[in-house]
Amino acid sequence: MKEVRPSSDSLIERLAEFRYRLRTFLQFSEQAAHAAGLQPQQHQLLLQIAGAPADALPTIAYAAERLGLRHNSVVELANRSVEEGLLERTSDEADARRVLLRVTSRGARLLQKLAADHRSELEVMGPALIEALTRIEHYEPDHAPAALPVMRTAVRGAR
Amino acid sequence: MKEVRPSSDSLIERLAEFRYRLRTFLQFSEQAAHAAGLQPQQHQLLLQIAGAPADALPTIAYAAERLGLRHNSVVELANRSVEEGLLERTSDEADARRVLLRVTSRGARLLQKLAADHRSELEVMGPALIEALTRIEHYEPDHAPAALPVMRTAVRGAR
DNA sequence: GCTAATATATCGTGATACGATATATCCATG
DNA sequence: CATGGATATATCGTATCACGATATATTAGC
Repeated sequence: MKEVRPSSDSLIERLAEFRYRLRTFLQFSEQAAHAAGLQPQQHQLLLQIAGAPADALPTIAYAAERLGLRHNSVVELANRSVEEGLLERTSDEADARRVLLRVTSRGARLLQKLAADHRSELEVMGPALIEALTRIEHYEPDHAPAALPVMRTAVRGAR
Repeated sequence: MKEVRPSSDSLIERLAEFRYRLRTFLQFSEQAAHAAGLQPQQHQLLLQIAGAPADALPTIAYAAERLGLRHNSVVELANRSVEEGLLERTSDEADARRVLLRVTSRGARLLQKLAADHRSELEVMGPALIEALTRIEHYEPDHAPAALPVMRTAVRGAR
Protein backbone atom coordinates (compact mmCIF):
# COMPACT_ATOMS: atom_id res chain seq x y z
CA MET A 1 0.00 0.00 0.00
CA LYS A 2 1.99 2.89 -1.25
CA GLU A 3 1.66 6.19 0.54
CA VAL A 4 1.13 9.39 -1.34
CA ARG A 5 4.50 10.74 -0.30
CA PRO A 6 4.60 13.51 -2.89
CA SER A 7 8.12 12.65 -4.01
CA SER A 8 10.97 13.00 -1.63
CA ASP A 9 12.90 15.96 -2.91
CA SER A 10 13.34 19.00 -0.78
CA LEU A 11 12.01 22.48 -1.32
CA ILE A 12 15.52 23.67 -2.00
CA GLU A 13 15.96 21.04 -4.66
CA ARG A 14 12.79 22.17 -6.31
CA LEU A 15 13.76 25.80 -6.16
CA ALA A 16 17.14 24.90 -7.62
CA GLU A 17 15.50 23.07 -10.45
CA PHE A 18 13.18 25.97 -11.15
CA ARG A 19 16.00 28.44 -11.26
CA TYR A 20 17.94 26.17 -13.51
CA ARG A 21 15.04 26.05 -15.95
CA LEU A 22 14.66 29.77 -15.80
CA ARG A 23 18.30 30.24 -16.52
CA THR A 24 18.17 27.85 -19.38
CA PHE A 25 15.46 29.94 -20.93
CA LEU A 26 17.29 33.17 -20.27
CA GLN A 27 20.37 31.76 -21.87
CA PHE A 28 18.47 30.71 -24.90
CA SER A 29 17.18 34.24 -25.08
CA GLU A 30 20.59 35.86 -24.77
CA GLN A 31 22.00 33.59 -27.37
CA ALA A 32 19.13 34.30 -29.71
CA ALA A 33 19.67 38.02 -29.25
CA HIS A 34 23.35 37.72 -30.00
CA ALA A 35 22.62 35.62 -33.04
CA ALA A 36 20.42 38.45 -34.26
CA GLY A 37 23.25 40.91 -33.69
CA LEU A 38 21.82 42.45 -30.54
CA GLN A 39 22.96 42.67 -27.00
CA PRO A 40 20.47 40.88 -24.77
CA GLN A 41 19.69 44.12 -22.98
CA GLN A 42 19.00 45.84 -26.25
CA HIS A 43 16.64 43.05 -27.13
CA GLN A 44 14.83 43.53 -23.87
CA LEU A 45 14.65 47.26 -24.34
CA LEU A 46 13.21 46.90 -27.82
CA LEU A 47 10.78 44.32 -26.56
CA GLN A 48 9.45 46.53 -23.82
CA ILE A 49 9.19 49.54 -26.08
CA ALA A 50 7.55 47.71 -28.94
CA GLY A 51 5.47 45.71 -26.50
CA ALA A 52 4.22 48.62 -24.46
CA PRO A 53 0.45 48.54 -24.19
CA ALA A 54 -1.38 51.27 -26.04
CA ASP A 55 -2.08 53.24 -22.90
CA ALA A 56 1.54 53.52 -21.83
CA LEU A 57 4.00 56.10 -23.08
CA PRO A 58 7.22 54.48 -24.22
CA THR A 59 9.47 56.77 -22.25
CA ILE A 60 12.81 56.24 -20.61
CA ALA A 61 11.11 55.96 -17.25
CA TYR A 62 8.66 53.41 -18.54
CA ALA A 63 11.43 51.25 -19.93
CA ALA A 64 13.35 51.58 -16.68
CA GLU A 65 10.42 50.35 -14.68
CA ARG A 66 9.77 47.47 -17.04
CA LEU A 67 13.39 46.44 -17.22
CA GLY A 68 14.05 46.85 -13.55
CA LEU A 69 16.81 49.34 -14.22
CA ARG A 70 17.55 52.87 -13.11
CA HIS A 71 16.78 55.71 -15.44
CA ASN A 72 20.36 56.48 -16.21
CA SER A 73 21.08 52.91 -17.19
CA VAL A 74 18.26 53.05 -19.69
CA VAL A 75 19.53 56.32 -21.06
CA GLU A 76 22.82 54.65 -21.82
CA LEU A 77 21.19 51.54 -23.18
CA ALA A 78 18.99 53.69 -25.40
CA ASN A 79 22.03 55.64 -26.58
CA ARG A 80 23.74 52.50 -27.74
CA SER A 81 20.58 51.28 -29.39
CA VAL A 82 20.02 54.54 -31.19
CA GLU A 83 23.60 54.51 -32.43
CA GLU A 84 22.99 51.13 -33.93
CA GLY A 85 19.81 52.21 -35.64
CA LEU A 86 17.50 50.09 -33.55
CA LEU A 87 15.67 52.86 -31.78
CA GLU A 88 14.66 56.47 -32.29
CA ARG A 89 14.24 59.28 -29.84
CA THR A 90 11.35 61.68 -30.19
CA SER A 91 10.43 64.30 -27.68
CA ASP A 92 6.92 64.31 -26.39
CA GLU A 93 5.02 67.35 -27.56
CA ALA A 94 2.73 67.31 -24.57
CA ASP A 95 5.63 67.30 -22.12
CA ALA A 96 9.00 68.28 -23.47
CA ARG A 97 10.84 66.62 -20.62
CA ARG A 98 9.81 63.27 -21.86
CA VAL A 99 11.61 61.33 -24.50
CA LEU A 100 9.53 58.90 -26.47
CA LEU A 101 11.31 55.86 -27.78
CA ARG A 102 10.34 54.18 -30.98
CA VAL A 103 11.66 51.03 -32.53
CA THR A 104 12.99 51.57 -36.03
CA SER A 105 11.92 49.30 -38.82
CA ARG A 106 15.27 47.57 -38.62
CA GLY A 107 14.76 47.03 -34.92
CA ALA A 108 11.25 45.83 -35.54
CA ARG A 109 12.43 43.31 -38.09
CA LEU A 110 14.94 41.81 -35.72
CA LEU A 111 12.47 41.87 -32.89
CA GLN A 112 9.86 40.09 -34.93
CA LYS A 113 12.22 37.28 -35.72
CA LEU A 114 13.27 37.01 -32.11
CA ALA A 115 9.67 36.96 -31.00
CA ALA A 116 8.89 34.02 -33.24
CA ASP A 117 11.95 32.17 -31.99
CA HIS A 118 11.04 32.85 -28.40
CA ARG A 119 7.54 31.70 -28.91
CA SER A 120 8.55 28.38 -30.35
CA GLU A 121 11.21 27.92 -27.71
CA LEU A 122 8.72 28.64 -24.96
CA GLU A 123 6.41 26.12 -26.45
CA VAL A 124 9.14 23.60 -25.83
CA MET A 125 10.42 24.66 -22.43
CA GLY A 126 7.25 26.19 -21.11
CA PRO A 127 5.77 22.98 -19.76
CA ALA A 128 8.91 22.06 -17.85
CA LEU A 129 9.05 25.54 -16.40
CA ILE A 130 5.48 25.37 -15.29
CA GLU A 131 5.98 21.96 -13.81
CA ALA A 132 9.02 23.04 -11.84
CA LEU A 133 7.06 25.98 -10.57
CA THR A 134 4.04 23.93 -9.69
CA ARG A 135 6.17 21.50 -7.78
CA ILE A 136 7.32 24.34 -5.59
CA GLU A 137 3.79 25.41 -4.92
CA HIS A 138 2.82 21.84 -4.16
CA TYR A 139 5.65 21.27 -1.80
CA GLU A 140 4.70 19.91 1.56
CA PRO A 141 7.26 19.73 4.30
CA ASP A 142 7.06 16.03 4.58
CA HIS A 143 10.48 14.81 4.16
CA ALA A 144 11.31 12.77 7.16
CA PRO A 145 13.17 9.75 5.76
CA ALA A 146 10.82 6.82 5.40
CA ALA A 147 9.44 5.94 8.80
CA LEU A 148 7.37 8.88 9.95
CA PRO A 149 3.64 8.25 9.80
CA VAL A 150 2.32 10.64 7.24
CA MET A 151 0.27 12.72 9.55
CA ARG A 152 -0.02 15.83 7.58
CA THR A 153 -3.05 18.01 7.44
CA ALA A 154 -2.70 21.40 5.83
CA VAL A 155 -0.10 23.42 3.98
CA ARG A 156 1.99 24.62 6.84
CA GLY A 157 4.03 27.68 6.07
CA ALA A 158 1.89 29.04 3.31
CA ARG A 159 1.43 32.72 3.49
CA MET B 1 -21.75 36.87 -33.71
CA LYS B 2 -18.52 37.54 -31.90
CA GLU B 3 -15.39 36.05 -33.32
CA VAL B 4 -13.04 34.11 -31.13
CA ARG B 5 -10.33 36.70 -31.55
CA PRO B 6 -8.30 35.61 -28.59
CA SER B 7 -7.78 39.14 -27.32
CA SER B 8 -6.13 41.66 -29.49
CA ASP B 9 -2.68 42.07 -28.05
CA SER B 10 0.32 41.15 -30.09
CA LEU B 11 2.81 38.39 -29.53
CA ILE B 12 5.41 40.98 -28.71
CA GLU B 13 3.17 42.50 -26.10
CA ARG B 14 2.71 39.12 -24.53
CA LEU B 15 6.39 38.39 -24.56
CA ALA B 16 7.05 41.78 -23.02
CA GLU B 17 4.58 41.07 -20.28
CA PHE B 18 6.12 37.69 -19.60
CA ARG B 19 9.59 39.11 -19.35
CA TYR B 20 8.33 41.83 -17.08
CA ARG B 21 6.86 39.23 -14.74
CA LEU B 22 10.02 37.23 -14.83
CA ARG B 23 12.05 40.26 -13.98
CA THR B 24 9.76 41.15 -11.17
CA PHE B 25 10.36 37.76 -9.66
CA LEU B 26 14.08 37.97 -10.21
CA GLN B 27 14.14 41.33 -8.53
CA PHE B 28 12.26 40.03 -5.60
CA SER B 29 14.83 37.30 -5.38
CA GLU B 30 17.81 39.62 -5.55
CA GLN B 31 16.33 41.85 -2.96
CA ALA B 32 15.63 38.92 -0.69
CA ALA B 33 19.21 37.75 -1.06
CA HIS B 34 20.54 41.17 -0.20
CA ALA B 35 18.24 41.38 2.77
CA ALA B 36 19.77 38.13 3.99
CA GLY B 37 23.24 39.57 3.55
CA LEU B 38 24.07 37.68 0.37
CA GLN B 39 24.89 38.68 -3.13
CA PRO B 40 22.24 37.29 -5.47
CA GLN B 41 24.86 35.18 -7.22
CA GLN B 42 25.98 33.74 -3.95
CA HIS B 43 22.43 32.85 -3.18
CA GLN B 44 22.16 31.08 -6.49
CA LEU B 45 25.39 29.25 -5.95
CA LEU B 46 24.31 28.07 -2.53
CA LEU B 47 20.96 27.06 -3.91
CA GLN B 48 22.44 24.94 -6.66
CA ILE B 49 24.94 23.32 -4.33
CA ALA B 50 22.49 22.61 -1.57
CA GLY B 51 19.86 21.70 -4.11
CA ALA B 52 21.96 19.31 -6.14
CA PRO B 53 20.21 15.97 -6.51
CA ALA B 54 21.78 13.08 -4.66
CA ASP B 55 23.33 11.63 -7.78
CA ALA B 56 25.24 14.76 -8.75
CA LEU B 57 28.59 15.80 -7.36
CA PRO B 58 28.53 19.40 -6.17
CA THR B 59 31.64 20.43 -8.04
CA ILE B 60 32.70 23.68 -9.59
CA ALA B 61 31.80 22.35 -12.99
CA TYR B 62 28.39 21.26 -11.82
CA ALA B 63 27.66 24.68 -10.39
CA ALA B 64 28.90 26.32 -13.56
CA GLU B 65 26.55 24.28 -15.69
CA ARG B 66 23.62 24.92 -13.39
CA LEU B 67 24.30 28.62 -13.11
CA GLY B 68 25.06 29.11 -16.76
CA LEU B 69 28.51 30.45 -15.97
CA ARG B 70 32.02 29.57 -16.99
CA HIS B 71 34.14 27.56 -14.66
CA ASN B 72 36.41 30.40 -13.76
CA SER B 73 33.51 32.62 -12.81
CA VAL B 74 32.30 30.00 -10.40
CA VAL B 75 35.76 29.63 -8.93
CA GLU B 76 35.70 33.31 -8.10
CA LEU B 77 32.16 33.22 -6.84
CA ALA B 78 33.03 30.25 -4.65
CA ASN B 79 36.10 32.08 -3.34
CA ARG B 80 34.03 34.99 -2.19
CA SER B 81 31.47 32.68 -0.66
CA VAL B 82 34.08 30.69 1.19
CA GLU B 83 35.61 33.89 2.53
CA GLU B 84 32.26 34.82 3.95
CA GLY B 85 31.76 31.45 5.58
CA LEU B 86 28.91 30.38 3.38
CA LEU B 87 30.63 27.54 1.63
CA GLU B 88 33.39 25.01 2.17
CA ARG B 89 35.79 23.43 -0.24
CA THR B 90 36.65 19.77 0.06
CA SER B 91 38.65 17.84 -2.43
CA ASP B 92 37.13 14.72 -3.81
CA GLU B 93 38.97 11.64 -2.64
CA ALA B 94 37.99 9.65 -5.66
CA ASP B 95 39.33 12.28 -8.03
CA ALA B 96 41.70 14.85 -6.64
CA ARG B 97 41.11 17.25 -9.47
CA ARG B 98 37.62 17.82 -8.30
CA VAL B 99 36.62 20.26 -5.63
CA LEU B 100 33.45 19.45 -3.77
CA LEU B 101 31.49 22.36 -2.45
CA ARG B 102 29.46 22.20 0.68
CA VAL B 103 27.18 24.74 2.21
CA THR B 104 28.14 25.63 5.76
CA SER B 105 25.56 25.63 8.49
CA ARG B 106 25.50 29.38 8.34
CA GLY B 107 24.90 29.25 4.63
CA ALA B 108 22.25 26.63 5.12
CA ARG B 109 20.43 28.74 7.64
CA LEU B 110 20.28 31.72 5.32
CA LEU B 111 19.31 29.54 2.42
CA GLN B 112 16.51 27.94 4.35
CA LYS B 113 15.01 31.28 5.14
CA LEU B 114 15.35 32.42 1.57
CA ALA B 115 13.74 29.24 0.34
CA ALA B 116 10.70 29.82 2.50
CA ASP B 117 10.45 33.39 1.31
CA HIS B 118 10.75 32.34 -2.29
CA ARG B 119 8.16 29.70 -1.93
CA SER B 120 5.59 32.06 -0.53
CA GLU B 121 6.43 34.70 -3.06
CA LEU B 122 6.06 32.22 -5.88
CA GLU B 123 2.72 31.22 -4.53
CA VAL B 124 1.70 34.80 -5.12
CA MET B 125 3.35 35.56 -8.43
CA GLY B 126 3.36 32.07 -9.84
CA PRO B 127 -0.14 32.21 -11.30
CA ALA B 128 0.50 35.48 -13.12
CA LEU B 129 3.72 34.07 -14.49
CA ILE B 130 2.01 30.97 -15.73
CA GLU B 131 -0.75 32.97 -17.26
CA ALA B 132 1.63 35.26 -19.10
CA LEU B 133 3.44 32.20 -20.38
CA THR B 134 0.29 30.44 -21.40
CA ARG B 135 -0.88 33.47 -23.29
CA ILE B 136 2.26 33.27 -25.37
CA GLU B 137 1.67 29.66 -26.14
CA HIS B 138 -1.93 30.38 -27.02
CA TYR B 139 -1.07 33.21 -29.30
CA GLU B 140 -2.53 32.97 -32.77
CA PRO B 141 -1.30 35.28 -35.45
CA ASP B 142 -4.60 36.87 -36.00
CA HIS B 143 -3.71 40.41 -35.59
CA ALA B 144 -3.76 41.95 -38.99
CA PRO B 145 -5.15 45.41 -38.25
CA ALA B 146 -8.16 44.81 -40.43
CA ALA B 147 -6.90 45.67 -43.89
CA LEU B 148 -3.56 44.04 -44.60
CA PRO B 149 -4.01 40.92 -46.66
CA VAL B 150 -2.68 38.31 -44.34
CA MET B 151 -0.52 36.39 -46.67
CA ARG B 152 1.39 34.46 -44.16
CA THR B 153 1.77 30.74 -44.43
CA ALA B 154 3.85 28.94 -41.87
CA VAL B 155 5.68 29.82 -38.72
CA ARG B 156 8.60 31.19 -40.62
CA GLY B 157 11.79 31.09 -38.61
CA ALA B 158 10.62 28.57 -36.11
CA ARG B 159 13.17 26.05 -35.01
C1' DG C 1 7.33 84.30 -11.21
C1' DC C 2 9.54 81.24 -7.95
C1' DT C 3 10.19 76.89 -5.71
C1' DA C 4 9.54 72.13 -5.80
C1' DA C 5 8.91 68.09 -8.43
C1' DT C 6 9.61 65.37 -12.52
C1' DA C 7 12.31 63.58 -16.58
C1' DT C 8 16.39 62.88 -18.82
C1' DA C 9 21.46 63.24 -19.25
C1' DT C 10 26.52 63.04 -17.91
C1' DC C 11 30.39 61.25 -15.63
C1' DG C 12 33.35 58.55 -12.76
C1' DT C 13 33.51 54.12 -10.32
C1' DG C 14 33.10 49.25 -9.00
C1' DA C 15 31.65 44.72 -9.44
C1' DT C 16 31.77 40.71 -11.94
C1' DA C 17 31.88 37.56 -15.75
C1' DC C 18 34.89 36.59 -19.29
C1' DG C 19 39.00 34.91 -22.38
C1' DA C 20 43.43 33.34 -22.23
C1' DT C 21 46.39 30.88 -19.87
C1' DA C 22 48.51 27.96 -16.16
C1' DT C 23 48.67 24.02 -13.09
C1' DA C 24 47.26 19.62 -11.23
C1' DT C 25 45.34 15.12 -11.73
C1' DC C 26 43.53 11.32 -14.23
C1' DC C 27 43.38 8.02 -18.06
C1' DA C 28 44.61 5.33 -22.19
C1' DT C 29 47.84 3.29 -24.80
C1' DG C 30 51.87 1.50 -26.01
C1' DC D 1 54.90 2.67 -16.09
C1' DA D 2 56.09 6.67 -19.09
C1' DT D 3 53.94 9.91 -21.88
C1' DG D 4 50.47 12.57 -24.30
C1' DG D 5 46.00 14.07 -24.09
C1' DA D 6 41.93 15.04 -21.63
C1' DT D 7 39.62 16.84 -17.61
C1' DA D 8 39.10 19.99 -13.47
C1' DT D 9 40.26 23.92 -11.16
C1' DA D 10 42.82 28.26 -10.60
C1' DT D 11 44.95 32.88 -11.83
C1' DC D 12 45.13 37.20 -14.04
C1' DG D 13 44.18 41.12 -16.89
C1' DT D 14 40.31 43.27 -19.27
C1' DA D 15 35.83 45.08 -20.73
C1' DT D 16 31.13 45.78 -20.00
C1' DC D 17 27.53 47.66 -17.83
C1' DA D 18 24.63 49.20 -14.16
C1' DC D 19 25.04 52.29 -10.57
C1' DG D 20 25.36 56.67 -7.44
C1' DA D 21 26.00 61.31 -7.55
C1' DT D 22 25.18 65.12 -9.86
C1' DA D 23 23.61 68.35 -13.55
C1' DT D 24 20.22 70.33 -16.70
C1' DA D 25 15.68 71.06 -18.65
C1' DT D 26 10.81 71.35 -18.26
C1' DT D 27 6.49 71.37 -15.85
C1' DA D 28 3.40 72.25 -11.87
C1' DG D 29 1.73 74.49 -7.58
C1' DC D 30 0.86 78.36 -5.08
